[in-house]
Amino acid sequence: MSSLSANSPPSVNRILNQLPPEEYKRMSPFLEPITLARGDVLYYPQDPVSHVYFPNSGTVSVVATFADGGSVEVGVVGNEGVFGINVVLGSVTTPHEAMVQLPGDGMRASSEALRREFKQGGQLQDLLLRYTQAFIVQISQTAACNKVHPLDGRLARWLLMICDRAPGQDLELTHEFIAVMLGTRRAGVTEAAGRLQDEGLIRYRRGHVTVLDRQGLEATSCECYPVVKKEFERLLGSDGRAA
Amino acid sequence: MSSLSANSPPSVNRILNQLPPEEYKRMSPFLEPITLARGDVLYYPQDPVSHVYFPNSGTVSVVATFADGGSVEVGVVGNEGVFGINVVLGSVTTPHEAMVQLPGDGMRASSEALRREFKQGGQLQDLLLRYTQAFIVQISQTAACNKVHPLDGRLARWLLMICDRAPGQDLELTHEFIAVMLGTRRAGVTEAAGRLQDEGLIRYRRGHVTVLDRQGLEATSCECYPVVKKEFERLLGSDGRAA
DNA sequence: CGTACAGAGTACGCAATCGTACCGGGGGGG
DNA sequence: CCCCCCCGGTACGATTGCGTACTCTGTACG
Repeated sequence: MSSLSANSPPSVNRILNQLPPEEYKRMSPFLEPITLARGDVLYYPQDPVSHVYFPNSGTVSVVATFADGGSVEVGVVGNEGVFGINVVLGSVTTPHEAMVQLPGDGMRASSEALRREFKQGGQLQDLLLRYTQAFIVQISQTAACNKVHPLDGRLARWLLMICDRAPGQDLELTHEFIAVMLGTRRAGVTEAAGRLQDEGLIRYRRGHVTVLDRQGLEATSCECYPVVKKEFERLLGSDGRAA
Repeated sequence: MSSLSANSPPSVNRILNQLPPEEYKRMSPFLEPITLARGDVLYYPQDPVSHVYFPNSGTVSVVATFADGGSVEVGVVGNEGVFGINVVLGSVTTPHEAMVQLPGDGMRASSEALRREFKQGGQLQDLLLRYTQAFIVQISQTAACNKVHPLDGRLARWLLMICDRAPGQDLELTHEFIAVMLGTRRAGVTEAAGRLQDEGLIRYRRGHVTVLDRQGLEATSCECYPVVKKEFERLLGSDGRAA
C-alpha cells in the first residue's frame, strides 16, 4: 500500500504532519487528542465552532440540512484536511452540520489558538489556505455532480472518496446512512448498490461495504471523482492516500 | 433603493471600497479598469489565472463543465465579491470556468500583486477570507439545492441572486442561458418561467426578464436563498445589495 | 433459545425532468 | 424590405428517482 509513503503515514493528519517543527511546537499546547465516534455530531448548524478538528483517521461529513428534515452531504474531510476552516476565514459559525461518518481519532485545537497561529502567516497559513482551495473544488464539483449525474455514478464516486480516506477496503456503512449523504431514498441506494455488486465492484452485507474492484469502481464513477482527486493531489501533495 | 446606502454605493466593488486608504493606495498601481461584456469568458478550466477581478457592476458566473458538454453554475460573483480568490489560496488555476453573465465593469489586479498584498495580513486579507467563507456557503448550499429542490424554486432563487447583483429589475437573459446556468433543458426553463409569469412574479420577452414581485419570488424560492443571503450579510455587511 | 429490531430486497404508482423535435414570431442585418 | 435566425411555446415518450409500504433476514440481546 502506498499509505506507507513518506509524506503520509497512515493515521496521521497530513496538515499537522507537514508543519515545520517549531510551528508544531508552538501549537502543541493547544492541541488535544480526540476520538471520533460513528454518528457524533461535531457541530450543529449555527453552533459556534469552539474547536477545529484534524482527523488522523476516520471521516467527517459536512452536511446541509433542510427545514423538511432532508439533508445532503456537501463535502468530506479525512486525514488530508481539517474541519472548521471557517474560523480562520473569519466566522465562528456555519449553516452546515458536521458529523462523523467513519469512526477514528484525531487532534483538535481551540479556535482562538488556531486563528492566532494562522495570523502569524507561516506554513500553517499556507497549508490551511491550500486546503481551503481544494475543499472549494470538492464542494463545487459536488454541486454540479448532484445536478447532472445519475445515482450509480455518484454512489461509485462517493464510495471511492470514502475509501480513499479509510484505512482498509471494508467500510462500515448502511444503505440508510449512504442515502442521507447522497440525498436520496434508502431504497434507491439499495438498487444502485445492488447493481454495483452484480458487476462485482463491491460486496456488502448488513452494515458493511467492501470495495472489491477499485478500478472498476473508478470506471463506473462519474468524471467528478478524478477532477477532485487531481486537485487534492496537486494542492496537497500526492501520495495516493486521501487525495 | 437601498443601493444608495453608505456602505455600498451602486457600481462600486464592495471589497475594494472597504479597504483603508493606505491599503488601497498601495494596491492602486496594480489595479486597472476593465469592462465585462456579456458572454466573455474570463478563464477556461485549468487556465492560469493572471488577474483577479473585482466587479463594480454586472455578474460573473463560476461554472463547472463536463466532458459531454454539459455545464452547471456553482456560484455567482457580483460587486460584493471577487473572482479569482484561488490565487490567494495558493493556486493559479481552477477546474472551473468563469464567464460574464450580466455585462458591467470593474477593476482587476494582477495575481502576483494581489497575493503580495494579501500576505501583508492587513484588512485586505481579512476581507478576502471573509468573502471566501461566504462563497463557500453559497457553493455548499447550491450543492445541496441542486439535488433536492425542484426547478421552480431554484429558478426563483437564481433570479433573486442575480437581481441582488444587478442595478435594476430588468435583466437581459435568455431561457437558453438560464438553462445552462441551472443545468437543465431550455424547455424546462420556459415551462418554469411561464409558471412564474402566470403568477405575476416576473415578466419576460425575447431576452429580457423583469422581476415584478420580489416578495412573491422570495416566497416561491427555495429556502436556500435566505440561507445564503443571511450569510453574506453577516460576513460582508448588510446593506440590502448583493448580499 | 426466542424475540425484537435494524438493515436490506422489492414493488407500485406517480412526479419531475429529460431528450428531442417541430413550430411560430419578432427583430436585426443584408 | 425581406429574410433569416434567435428566442420562446409546446408536445411526446422515455427515464430517473420519489414516496411508500410490505417483506424477509441477520444479529444482538434478554
